[in-house]
Amino acid sequence: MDLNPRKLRILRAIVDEYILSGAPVGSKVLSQNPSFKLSSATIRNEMADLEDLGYLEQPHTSAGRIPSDKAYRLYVNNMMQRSNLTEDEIKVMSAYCQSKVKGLDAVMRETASVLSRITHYTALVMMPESSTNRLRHLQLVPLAEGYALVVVVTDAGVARDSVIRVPVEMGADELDRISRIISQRYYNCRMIEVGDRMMKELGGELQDRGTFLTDLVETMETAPGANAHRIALSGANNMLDFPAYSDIDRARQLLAAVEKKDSMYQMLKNAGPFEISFRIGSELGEDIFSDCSLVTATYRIGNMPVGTMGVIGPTRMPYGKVVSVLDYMRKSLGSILTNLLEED
Amino acid sequence: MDLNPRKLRILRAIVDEYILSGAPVGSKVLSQNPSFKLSSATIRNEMADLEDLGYLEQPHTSAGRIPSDKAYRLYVNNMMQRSNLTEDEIKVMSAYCQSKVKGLDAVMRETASVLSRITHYTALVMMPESSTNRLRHLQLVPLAEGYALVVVVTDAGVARDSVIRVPVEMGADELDRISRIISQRYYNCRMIEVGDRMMKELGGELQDRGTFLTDLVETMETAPGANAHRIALSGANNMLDFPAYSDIDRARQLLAAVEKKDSMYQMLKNAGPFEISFRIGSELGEDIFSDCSLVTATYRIGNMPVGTMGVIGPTRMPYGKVVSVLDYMRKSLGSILTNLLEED
DNA sequence: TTTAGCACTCCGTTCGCCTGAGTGCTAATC
DNA sequence: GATTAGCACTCAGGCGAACGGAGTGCTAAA
Repeated sequence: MDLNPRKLRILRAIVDEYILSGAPVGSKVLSQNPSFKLSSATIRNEMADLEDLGYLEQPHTSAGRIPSDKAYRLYVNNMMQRSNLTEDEIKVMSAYCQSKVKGLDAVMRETASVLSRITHYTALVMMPESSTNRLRHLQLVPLAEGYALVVVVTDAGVARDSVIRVPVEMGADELDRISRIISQRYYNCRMIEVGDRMMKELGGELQDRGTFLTDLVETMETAPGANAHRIALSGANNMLDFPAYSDIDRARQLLAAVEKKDSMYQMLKNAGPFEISFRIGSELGEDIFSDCSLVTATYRIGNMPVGTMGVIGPTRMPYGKVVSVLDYMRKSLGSILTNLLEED
Repeated sequence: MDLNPRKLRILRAIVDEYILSGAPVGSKVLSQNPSFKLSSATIRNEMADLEDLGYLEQPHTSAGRIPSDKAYRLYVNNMMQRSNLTEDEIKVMSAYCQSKVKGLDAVMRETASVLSRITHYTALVMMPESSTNRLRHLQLVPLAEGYALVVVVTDAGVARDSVIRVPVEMGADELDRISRIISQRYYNCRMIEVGDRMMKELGGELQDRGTFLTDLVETMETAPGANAHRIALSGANNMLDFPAYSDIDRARQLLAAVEKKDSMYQMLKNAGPFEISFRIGSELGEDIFSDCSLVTATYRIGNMPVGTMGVIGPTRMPYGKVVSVLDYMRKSLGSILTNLLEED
């Protein structure tokens, strides 16, 4: 980068100030900051340079400057420092950690809720999923004639159910027998392998059962992590707080986008396996989110990254604080899950 | 009621017109309607009367009239007629009916989604729950040492899971054994009775297991219908479409209210067991919904009402159409569930 | 290289004006 | 007695002019 230290300092001050105030930053306020011993005119010159270099933008001629996505990128990479959490925040988060364990679903929802309450943004938490998920139990429960409920339990600690057709002549006893066989034979096998093995090893025995085996395997595989593609979402309404979406029309589009959990899932997924990662404005690749940033954190069970949580807010969010919160939460969630689910 | 037939006709015309246009209705447009052979002056007099009686309101002196909640109530009780569904709507809804069966969760989500897409309002669908739900299967799956996942399957066709502590010395075998005993002994028992019976009948056998039995029973009971208090929600962003919420601040409050699924659940629940029921504006008892109406429909499994679905929109929604859609959907959902889950 | 000074730009707000829709009332008509 | 035509009055919403303020770029001096 061709930014001299003074330019860097000024850019950083602008980003900090803009995040704080939300209003375009003028040369005057910066020159009043005692840490700069420069006149506003000098700063104006530097700001003009920074604009030429693509770090700043001007909403209109007689306004101050606002940081560009490029500036935010530089900021989060090199300049940002984590901010300390307030006592209140820590209180909320540690209360959450100690709350009594209820099923995984509830933990995820609660995590999202805490995240959105503390940051005042929209929080997303992906269900844990991992290609190393292992089968704990499979149960086929007969429903109406010709139908059965498939319940799959993995070591990620949650049951996932769906309905499949079964041959009419298969009674409760046989379904139960099959359940027991599969549960025992494939206990602790990785989910990604179970399907293949079942096709090979049980194909003969069940060959006169029509598509039953195929259907069953497909059902099990479409839920590879037993939780595929499921996310908890909280605080969508916080989106309306920030002025970029005071335009009702945009607000609608945004909410509609957020409601599509599939695409939200993809956004989380795209963040990759980094502990903390940022996607800023245009980097998100969705027009409607061009004024938003997504900060994500990966949580682990034991040492294995199994899921991602994230916060979507305006590009001008206080990254330092958001990072601190996410880091705290990803560790908390990790240890909750690890204690609960680790291989025993 | 002290409304003569002419007043009724006028009131009805006003409601119809206002629902259609969204703008306060003046005497002139009504007098132009050829079905009234009255001058605008006459109609004005009648409108003044209707206002005195509380059926109409005037946003300001020189505006037309809009219907009050009282008028809408009269309208839905006595005047409204169901409107026919368009071909497109029927196409969407019947496609939904024939879609391949996936777990109950998916069916509920899809129902809500179809409802909100067709009505362009916010749709709520309560999971089926019934005090007559019967146990199909119980499975305790060991997790980390001292923890187990409780999976309960009822005839409502869905598994519900949560985690409980178990005595450390109970191994996988014993958990499995207990699962089998409970599943067999209480197969097809009503969920509301299972807890009591377990306490009585298994108390002795498990008395040296600490709070295990109590915990287990509690877990099973907090999910009486296996789906207690769960709802699917779709189209919340549609709320932003109507002008009453073009004020961003109100929009936020509204969305926050909608996000609280508990209170949404209560609103559905409060609707009672009627096939179709209306709650208009102030009748909803929540300030933030004072410009909204909730139309609900109860769906059945077999002959038993097990859940409610509803649509929230502005008080000036086209009730006739919404009712037709809800009626269609409640029957569709009912038959989907009945086919799938009926006692065999 | 930095700074002071100045003319200029442009946004957002405020204010007054005007228009159009709709009313209530009165007096005439059926 | 019910209905209607006519008229004066009211008020919300839209439009444009005027204005103040914040901030800039440029020039010339330090």
